[in-house]
Amino acid sequence: MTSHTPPSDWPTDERTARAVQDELRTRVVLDEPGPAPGRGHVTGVDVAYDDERDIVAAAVVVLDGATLDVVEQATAVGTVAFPYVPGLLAFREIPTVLAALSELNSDPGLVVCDGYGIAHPRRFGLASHLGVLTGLPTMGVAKNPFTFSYEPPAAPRGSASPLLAGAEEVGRALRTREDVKPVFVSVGHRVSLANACAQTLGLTPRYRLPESTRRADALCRAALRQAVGA
DNA sequence: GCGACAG
DNA sequence: ATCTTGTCGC
Repeated sequence: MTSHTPPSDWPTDERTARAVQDELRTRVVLDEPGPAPGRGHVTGVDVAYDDERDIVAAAVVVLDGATLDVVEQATAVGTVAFPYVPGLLAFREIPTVLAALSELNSDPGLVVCDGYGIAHPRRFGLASHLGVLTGLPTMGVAKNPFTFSYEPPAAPRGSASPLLAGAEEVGRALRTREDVKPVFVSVGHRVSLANACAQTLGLTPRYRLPESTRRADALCRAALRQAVGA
């Protein structure tokens, strides 16, 4: 695992963070289908916090897209760079995620984030932000509808319904397990919504959440425990 | 102005 | 996100 400190020019106030979003949001690429499901690599990303000590641990886990076996993984710990502000989550998580990604020797392939892509108040959530900064295809799979609305998808696995911001479809509520609460999929960067949903189904042969995020979640928690001592 | 709000 | 025991189910 590696340690790092946020870049000296990283935003520390909301005003600056919003200005950075406005500059980067124009670089999101939405006209590429992205990597096909079941092939290449898929990389899960997640972070865990210790608010007491202001510590954040990030984990990236590269999976074989066909077998879902772990190909490589890395972690990084650092100091929290930004407070939690809905709409500005990326500023809190990305520095440590980038540090972990830089430790990888493998091609990350498609990056799957725990949160949103363009389904965001300003259409520039965590996944899109990470995609623009790295150039990698990214998507988001969130556990909650955030500020958006949706009609419950039909009961069978694979059923979906639009995730709406007014009349605009910003993502999709996708049922990954029969009769279980759907996950909320959105495009991050260089991936289509249809492909993002197909990828999500390929990553959920057994549980509601993608294997990539389950793996990353377990790893960042372990890294945090080790960093703090427990 | 007030409340809601990914992780 | 995080604080947390037992418990129902595959």
